[in-house]
Parts: sequence; C-alpha cells; structure tokens
Amino acid sequence: MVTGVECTQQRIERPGLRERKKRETREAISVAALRLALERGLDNVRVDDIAEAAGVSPRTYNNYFSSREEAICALRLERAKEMGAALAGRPSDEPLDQAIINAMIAMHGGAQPEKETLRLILHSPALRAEFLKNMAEVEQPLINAIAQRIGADPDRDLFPRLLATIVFSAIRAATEQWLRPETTEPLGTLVGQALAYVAPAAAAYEREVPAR
Amino acid sequence: MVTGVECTQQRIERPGLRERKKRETREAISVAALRLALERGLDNVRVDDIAEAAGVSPRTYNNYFSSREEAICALRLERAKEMGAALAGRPSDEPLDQAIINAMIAMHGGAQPEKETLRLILHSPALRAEFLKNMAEVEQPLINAIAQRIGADPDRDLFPRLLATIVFSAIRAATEQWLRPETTEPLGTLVGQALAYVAPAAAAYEREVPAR
DNA sequence: GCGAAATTTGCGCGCCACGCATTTCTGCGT
DNA sequence: ACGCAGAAATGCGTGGCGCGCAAATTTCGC
Repeated sequence: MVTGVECTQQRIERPGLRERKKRETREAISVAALRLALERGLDNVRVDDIAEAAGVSPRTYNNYFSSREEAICALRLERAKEMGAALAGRPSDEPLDQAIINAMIAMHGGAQPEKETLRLILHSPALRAEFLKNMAEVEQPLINAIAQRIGADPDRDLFPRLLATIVFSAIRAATEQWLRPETTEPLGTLVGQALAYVAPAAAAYEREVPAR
Repeated sequence: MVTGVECTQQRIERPGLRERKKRETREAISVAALRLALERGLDNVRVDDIAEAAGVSPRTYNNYFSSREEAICALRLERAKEMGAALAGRPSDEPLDQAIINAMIAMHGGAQPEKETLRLILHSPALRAEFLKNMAEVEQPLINAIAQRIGADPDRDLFPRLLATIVFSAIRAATEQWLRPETTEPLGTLVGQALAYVAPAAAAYEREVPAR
C-alpha cells in the first residue's frame, strides 16, 4: 500500500487524483449492483451483498446511492445525461428535426450487449420507476439544447420542453419494441423509425416562427 | 351499528355492498394522505398519521397501499386510467389526431382546484417518480384505443405505443408549463397547444397506410 | 340467527436510509 | 521525508417501513 515513488507526477492532474478514486468506487458499486441484479433478480439482492461485491462497507454504499434502484440504474443514467450534449454537438446549420434524429441514432448505434440490462430494468416495476425518474431528470440539458438551437426561452416557452419529452418518449417506445423477443432489428434503427414520426412535430416550430 | 331494516333492499346491488366499502376506505386513505401531504409536506407525514386520519389501523393502510407515494397519487391515477376510454369514446369517423386532441382537452377542461396538488406531486422527487410510474402504467389502455382506431396490432406495431407515450408526454409538458407561477391560461388550453404540435405525428400513420 | 368467507387488526421480523462520531486515507506545504 | 488539515470510509444506533402470519371482527348469503 506504500508507494511513494510516482506521487509527484500526478500533482497537476485535471480532476485531481482524489476525484478519480471517487468515480472508481462509485462505478464499482453500480457495476456490482447491476451484475448481482442480473444474476439473481432484484428481490434477491441485499444492500450488504452489493457493498461486499464492490469491496466497500454498507455505509459507504449508502454514501453514494440511497437505494438499490439508484445504484443499478446509475450507469444508464450517465449515458442519458449525454443526450443534451449530443444534440448540441450537431452542426448548427442542420435542421432541428434532422439534428435530433442524427444525434439520437448516434447515441444508440454502438455496441449493445446491454439488452439483458434494459430488459431487467424495464420489466421490474421498481427499476422501471427509477428509469423513468432518471429520464425526466436529464430532460433539462436536452431542453436547453433545443431552445438554444431554435432561439427560444427554455423556461418560458412550451415548445422546447414539449419536444424534449417527446424525444425521450420516442426513445423509450423504440426501446420497448426492441426488447420484444421477436424483434431482430438493431435499436438504432427503431429509434430512427420512432423519431421519423416525431420529426414533423420538430419541424412545426420552425415553420411557425420562420425568422429567428 | 345494528340496522336490520333495509338489508334486504340492496341484495342485488351490482358491485356488491362489500365492494363499495372497500372503495370507500381506499378513497378515505388516499384523501387523508393527500390532505396531510398538502398541509405538512411529504417529509412530515408518517404512515401512522395517514392511517389515523383515515380511521384505519396502520396495517390496514398497508393492505391498500404499499407506500405513501402510492396513496397520495392514487386519486390522480384513477383519473389517468380513464384516458384510454376517453379516446375510445370519440366518434369513430373523427380523424385520429382530432380525436386525441378532443378527448384529452375534454379530460382537462373541467374544474381544477387541484393546482396545489399537482404542484406538490411534480415538485417532490418521490411523488414525481410515482407520478411518472403511474403514467407509464396506464399507457396500455391508450395504446389499445389507438391501435383499435387505426387497425394496428397493439403488441407488434411500434406506432400505437409510440403515439400513446407521446400524448402522455405532451400532457405532462403542458402541465408543467401550467404550474409555472406566471402562467394564467387554463390547463385545457395548454394541453390543446401541446397536442397541436403532436397532431402531425398522429396523422403521419394514416398518410402512410391510407387503406385499412 | 348462523356459518363461511372476507376484511381488519395486532404483532413481529428483516430490511433499509441516514445522522453522528470515529477512524483511515489523501493531498499538500514545509 | 514528515506531518497536518481535509476528505472519505467505516461502525453504530435509530426511526421508519413493508409485509407475512395468525387472531379477531365484520360481512354476506341462506
């Protein structure tokens, strides 16, 4: 445990070495929680099990998460948080509807060995509730990105909020379709289909307010 | 407590007199829970308080609801359950988008002294999560109503599920807008505005599959 | 009225979130 | 190299909650 050799090298580390450690334990806990839930099912996972599997005390587990559901869904929440940035990262000359479609397809195009995870989450009432709660919590970045793109007020105008919730709904509907046993198409395709239906709504605002 | 006089009259009651009693206690509990939460805030309401206020034992309270959140949101859930029926009740010659708009406006047009209730629910994380969970739970009737109207398979086709979630999202966005302090327009108007944006998506399917 | 069924109630157990005080660890200045 | 603030991890105790189980009470059909 005593390695006083390379201490001096990381002094100027960006997030601070301490931050990294926190992130690591946080991730270790959520990974352990998810793995156990996948193996045994949510009901057969005690808090102590998660803590032990993550190599921390039960009390420490509770310093990071205040419920099993939160721990299990944490990884997915991290991904969801990026959605606003994904839209903000699209070129600004792209029409709103296309920007949304491209951003969201890009976020769901990668490798997806996570089908079992999503099945677990969306099929268990408690986890499903946590999932929905998380979705609603990360709406704000997407609202801001939409508002900024069309020059609307994210607080006062209805449209950005409306469109953001609709986009998340479309993604959820596509995901649930994807989880059906007989579905073979990749998730990205289904997300694209769902958003294609939504596109007219996205374009509606631009038609309504052509200038600015 | 002994009234053997009019017993014979209610023998053939539809739901059975027993059922009525259950509904009454259930409602008494949820009314009490909501009232206490409005008065004191969610954190200052113990389960025992709810039980006492409803005139039942704590154990009985738990026979009806398995969390404070569930009890508090129960009344609202009842209303949400009617949404599928509201759409199914629209004349069948009405276009899908108009039927949805009319049905949902009708459901949000009535008296609304419930602004404080919705504020409570949507501003408290735990109640908000319960609210979202309930919304997702009552999607199925609306999905079925949509599928039946356009002749789609509610299980295999993506569109009904997609549209149902979108409609609920629009209502939620409109509601949150309505709760903003400076908003003066009635909820029904805002729901109408939100659904007007959604209408093109609803019409998209009918354009896509003109026959049948 | 009366018996069967359903509902209510009391009791107890396991679990969980969290406040508080203590211990251990980390980063930084000397 | 050393030690000292500060932060994180831990242990312990408490209040509360969900629910299984069995006894008591109420309801319903006859």
